[in-house]
Amino acid sequence: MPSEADLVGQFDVSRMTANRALRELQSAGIIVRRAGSGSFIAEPKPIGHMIEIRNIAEEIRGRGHDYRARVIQNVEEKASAETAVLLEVPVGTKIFHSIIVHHEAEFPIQLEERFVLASAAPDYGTLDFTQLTPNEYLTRTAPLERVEHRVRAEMPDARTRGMLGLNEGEPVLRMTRRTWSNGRLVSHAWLSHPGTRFELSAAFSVDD
Amino acid sequence: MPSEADLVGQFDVSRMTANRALRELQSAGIIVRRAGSGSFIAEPKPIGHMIEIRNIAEEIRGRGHDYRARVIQNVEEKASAETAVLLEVPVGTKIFHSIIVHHEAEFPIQLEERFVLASAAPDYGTLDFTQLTPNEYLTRTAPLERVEHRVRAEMPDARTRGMLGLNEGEPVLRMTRRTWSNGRLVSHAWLSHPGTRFELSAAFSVDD
DNA sequence: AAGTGGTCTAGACCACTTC
DNA sequence: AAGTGGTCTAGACCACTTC
Repeated sequence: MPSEADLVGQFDVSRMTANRALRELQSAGIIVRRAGSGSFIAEPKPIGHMIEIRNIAEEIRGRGHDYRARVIQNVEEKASAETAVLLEVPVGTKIFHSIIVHHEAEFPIQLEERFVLASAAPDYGTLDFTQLTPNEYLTRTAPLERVEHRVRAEMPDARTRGMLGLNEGEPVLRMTRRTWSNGRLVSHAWLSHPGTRFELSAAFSVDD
Repeated sequence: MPSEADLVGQFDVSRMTANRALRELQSAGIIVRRAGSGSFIAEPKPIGHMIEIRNIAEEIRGRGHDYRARVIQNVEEKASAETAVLLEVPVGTKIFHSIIVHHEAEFPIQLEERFVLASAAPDYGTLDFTQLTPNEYLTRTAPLERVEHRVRAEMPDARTRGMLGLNEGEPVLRMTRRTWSNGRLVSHAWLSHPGTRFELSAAFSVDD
């Protein structure tokens, strides 16, 4: 970033004004300032709370376990009557439809079925999701604007039970996760977890 | 609050310094400033997000439905080996143990089993929880400092299934909610919901 | 030695609120 | 008319980093 002195020269303002501008960018978490060194673009900030669960790969590795993804499919489709509703687009809109099973060590921990607006992420269909999660990719490609989560307990259907290696009668914690970018709903995902092997958690402090 | 000019006189600083101090209090949400009028202590801020689900009674009424609570028990106990672990206290510590079923219209929507540190809420045992939820009471009595949630999908035991009026094979969404006040863990609650009749939701925007 | 942010000062003009 | 916050200026001294 330009230094305070640079800004003074460039915009013909006093140093206090430049200082205040940079100080406010800092307090907004957009830049980092180091005395004696300079001002720099900040590392992207975590969005916080429940969203920390977004990157399943990092979460698993953070627990010291191997992470592995099995890509069941990643295809381009035209939105059907059902999927058009999910993404709030007209029937026939180009979308990607991926199904991935995420593993912690040898255990399936999340079944991810995701619908993505193709115009918002044109190369989604060509990606190798064993190397990077859809969420990581989307976070980079489409600046995250809004996220919505819904969570419920369900009995899995036979396909889900098979892919997650569940016993008969074992429930799943199913999260529906929708993300918006540039004013558009760009992704709708169902994330199903074995109820007994997975917990969502969130903690917050009142900081005043 | 003192005005900028007051602070200049009182602390022998320049106006810019007083201005910065008040501006920072404002951006921290502690005061509100009105040009031409003055600076004032801010209204307490909402804690936000997932915490909005805390008051089940208001949530149900907000949906236009009747709210009703059935108090199964509310007794004083000495912490057993099991409950002592939950509240992180020595065995034998005085605690309250309440069980309440919350209803939306005629349907049970939440089974709340709660353990409360008696020394933090001495009159908990005498309260009428058909009129006010434990959470409302605790929020008023013990200033909330930290909250932790964990959520999982489970198959209910027979007692839970009975109290929630569930069919065989129907899972529950069980939240474990712990709250801290004045540096102590004061409450441990299990909140069980019919998986098919209840969804947790949380949305957040990136606001920059 | 030159550059950086951290902090503070003493002054100014302004639109607005309050009485 | 007096008081309030909003904003800006031109200058200063400092500890620290960078080279």
